[in-house]
Amino acid sequence: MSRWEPGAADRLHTAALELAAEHGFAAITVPQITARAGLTTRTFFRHFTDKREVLFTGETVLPAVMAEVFAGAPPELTPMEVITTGLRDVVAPRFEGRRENLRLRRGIVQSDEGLRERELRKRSLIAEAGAAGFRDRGLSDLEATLAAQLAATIIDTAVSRWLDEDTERPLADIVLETTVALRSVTGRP
Amino acid sequence: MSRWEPGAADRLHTAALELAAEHGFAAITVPQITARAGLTTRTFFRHFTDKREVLFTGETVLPAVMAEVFAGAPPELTPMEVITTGLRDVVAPRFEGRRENLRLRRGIVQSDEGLRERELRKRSLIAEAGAAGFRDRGLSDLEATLAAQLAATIIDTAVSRWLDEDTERPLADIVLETTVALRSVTGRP
DNA sequence: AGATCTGATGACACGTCGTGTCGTCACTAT
DNA sequence: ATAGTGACGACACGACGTGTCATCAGATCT
Repeated sequence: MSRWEPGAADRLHTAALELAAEHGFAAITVPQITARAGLTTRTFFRHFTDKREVLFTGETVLPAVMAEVFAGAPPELTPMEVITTGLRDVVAPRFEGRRENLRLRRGIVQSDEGLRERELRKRSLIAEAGAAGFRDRGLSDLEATLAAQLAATIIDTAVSRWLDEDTERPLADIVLETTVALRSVTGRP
Repeated sequence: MSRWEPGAADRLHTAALELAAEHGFAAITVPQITARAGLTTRTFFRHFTDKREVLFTGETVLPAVMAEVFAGAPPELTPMEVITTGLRDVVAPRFEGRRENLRLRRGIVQSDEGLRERELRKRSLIAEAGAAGFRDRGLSDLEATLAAQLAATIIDTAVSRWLDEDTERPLADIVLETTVALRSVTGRP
């Protein structure tokens, strides 16, 4: 038998989520989190560089998702087609069925300035990875940057509205609605 | 004569900029900054909520700039026209002549993770203010959000490229070039 | 002119964050 | 068996950020 219970990072993540939901992220301390997880403060900072980081563990799948988006996009697709099909076929399915969990997490993130900022960095990471993918498809630096920013804007906006709605409308529908609204803003094609 | 030298916030800003340029933002401490400015640590946190905030004092003009953009936009303009004319006539002129200062500041910001994150929040504030302006012009919530995100993307991208270039090309030119590239990504109008 | 108010600053204490360093001990490989 | 390896505990410590009270120049009031 092992000296310690396994899954230390997971336990810290769960403990932090529960405590933050109850008391607010700013009000809880790292020692509180580690106490609930049965660990010490020092161990927390071995798993996470930062108090906030414990709520952003899901980011590890980001590169894989991004790779899947570009792997599934035939070379003849336009950038906007890559975005729309990628969000519909690869990204949106990963959100389905997790609405309540995501809502809880969003509530915590939105209630804390530091966490909101960290969430913006996540958006930035997505855009950076997307820009790299578009450059690999032959787009210029400028176009790749803009395409990736568009994609980040669409998915962010769509997910936000999806979580706001009371209906069970699929995220893919809202993504489509968002791209339509975007076209009406940029001008008729 | 007064008990203290005036312009405490300005002195702190200057001191922080100089020290950060020389040693890196992470390596300097608040006591170091306040010592150079002839103040105490406690006073620093009376002027700035956060160590990083001392490098973001220029944000106070943001609401005024945003108001000017929308005040100068006739109601018949499309959202994209509001963005292009606003950036060209109101925003870009505010950057001209400050290239070297902005480059220095950008070097500091880009070299520190915390400052990069704070810079993302600035972008978010711009987008939020822009969305409010577009809503006031009668756009739907969704369209207003997307239009503002577009504007933030364009100005961010354009300024970044403007600072990268060796030529003295005016920012307004690069803004135009960016909007053209954006159209080539979204599809022909 | 003298008393009073105001507001920026100094001085001090303190809790939390995040890191450096070293020791401990189950597990693994040779 | 013996020697790693790697995750965790224990401890110290510097830096960040806040609460609280005292101080004192300048403005306001009487």
